[in-house]
Amino acid sequence: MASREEIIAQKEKTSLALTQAALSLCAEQGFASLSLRSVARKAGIAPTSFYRHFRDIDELGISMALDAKKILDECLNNIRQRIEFSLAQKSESNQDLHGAVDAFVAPFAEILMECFKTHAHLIRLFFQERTGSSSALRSAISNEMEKLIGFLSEDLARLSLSIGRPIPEIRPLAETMLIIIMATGMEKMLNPESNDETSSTAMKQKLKLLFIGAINQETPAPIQPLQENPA
Amino acid sequence: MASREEIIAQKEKTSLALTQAALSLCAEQGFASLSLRSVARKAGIAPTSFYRHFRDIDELGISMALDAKKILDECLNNIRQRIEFSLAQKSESNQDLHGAVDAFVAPFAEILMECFKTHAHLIRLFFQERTGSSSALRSAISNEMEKLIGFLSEDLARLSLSIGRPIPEIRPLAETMLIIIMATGMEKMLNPESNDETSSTAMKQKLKLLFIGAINQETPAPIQPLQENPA
DNA sequence: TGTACATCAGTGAACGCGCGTTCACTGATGTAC
DNA sequence: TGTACATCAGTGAACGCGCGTTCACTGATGTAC
Repeated sequence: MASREEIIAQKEKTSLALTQAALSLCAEQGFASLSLRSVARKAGIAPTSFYRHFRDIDELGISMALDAKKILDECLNNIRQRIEFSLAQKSESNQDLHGAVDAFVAPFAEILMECFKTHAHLIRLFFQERTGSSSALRSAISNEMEKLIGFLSEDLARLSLSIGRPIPEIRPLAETMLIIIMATGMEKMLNPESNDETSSTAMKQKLKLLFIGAINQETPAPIQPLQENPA
Repeated sequence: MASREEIIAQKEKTSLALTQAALSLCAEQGFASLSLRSVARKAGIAPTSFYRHFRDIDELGISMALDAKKILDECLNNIRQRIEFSLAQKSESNQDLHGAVDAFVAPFAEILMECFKTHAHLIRLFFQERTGSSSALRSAISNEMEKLIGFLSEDLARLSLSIGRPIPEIRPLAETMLIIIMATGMEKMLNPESNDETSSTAMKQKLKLLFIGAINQETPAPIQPLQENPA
């Protein structure tokens, strides 16, 4: 019955079952508490069969991290498309900086929060284990994270062009952006019942704060003292 | 020989040994991988004696989180003192905003990075398990974190007074500040061999970016287009 | 076409190990009378 | 002062359990000749 190709497809299917089992267990008890046996049990295969797919739990973890990275990449590509569309529209009708920053920030917040909701377990794993206890997993994630920062840096360079202003120190800006994205995302994933709109707005607000700072960094407005002592 | 008081002191000493054993094991393998037996072994007591001090590993974890919080509190108090000193000095000699922000940001970066170095294990536990898998530990840490945000908010209100400018939305600003502090700290703790100066500078840079944004949020400078197409 | 062999996902028995927890105990101290 | 009892940190034996890993095996498929 089963042809060679069907066998390969079956193996792929079992690998996927393992990954998904691991993911759902991760969500309950954390990656560090995963056991090979529990994952195999949940995937419906014998513990010994695990070894046909992964050398050990760490290798499975790395595979999941790469899955997460792929999803984030897609997400960032969608964002990039929408930003270009938004900025093109804005530049005709609206010249002010706030408008441009909003047009830049909104797609990030909205698309990412949606993505975090859809792939909560996977993304949480990716963010959490970035500083987790498995050094193999940590370095795999760091590696991918570095690429994300590069991607964001490109976006920022385009923003700079689009608003016709230099943005100095793009790299630390991209890093901080990612930090905010991660933190807001984790918050939301830990409280899934919290309001989606609120989370998204919070992310926008924080990112905006940051961008206004980045843009104004070189040309601070002078101090205009208010009343410090109304006396 | 041993009086009642000496016995109590001895118990205290054993509890401390347990805490420190747990801490050093955490650093190697993460909180989730701690076992009661391994902690007791490292502390030099019988596994069964563990129960004389903590109900279970989670309770020990919470105790460590509170220790970490105490250290962070002390740290923030030191920072507050130094900021007041710095701002008082600056306001006489230097009126520009950048100077004020620097005077605000520098104590944070310098004192905190020093603290992260001295209490790396404890602080890392605090930050890592904030989003970790033990919900008891998570909520204990969230609770303390909320207090930290309150403390930072006070500092920001004072900064606002001191520079004679309103800072709108202090709360998200404080949150983002904490996010940056945590992320930079974790980075440093994961790479202890990295340059101290560099880490501290990176934190300053990012915080500054953020504050400039917060201060300029209401009064954006107008766009001054550069050449977008040199053609 | 038939035969012998290779490949490989999945299996079940078995191993030794570290785990959390229970239990009854020790031995030092404090307290009541 | 002596006696009986309570408290309590720490102990060692014992329990049942889930773990990771090994091993030899099955049975389906593909390949060489």
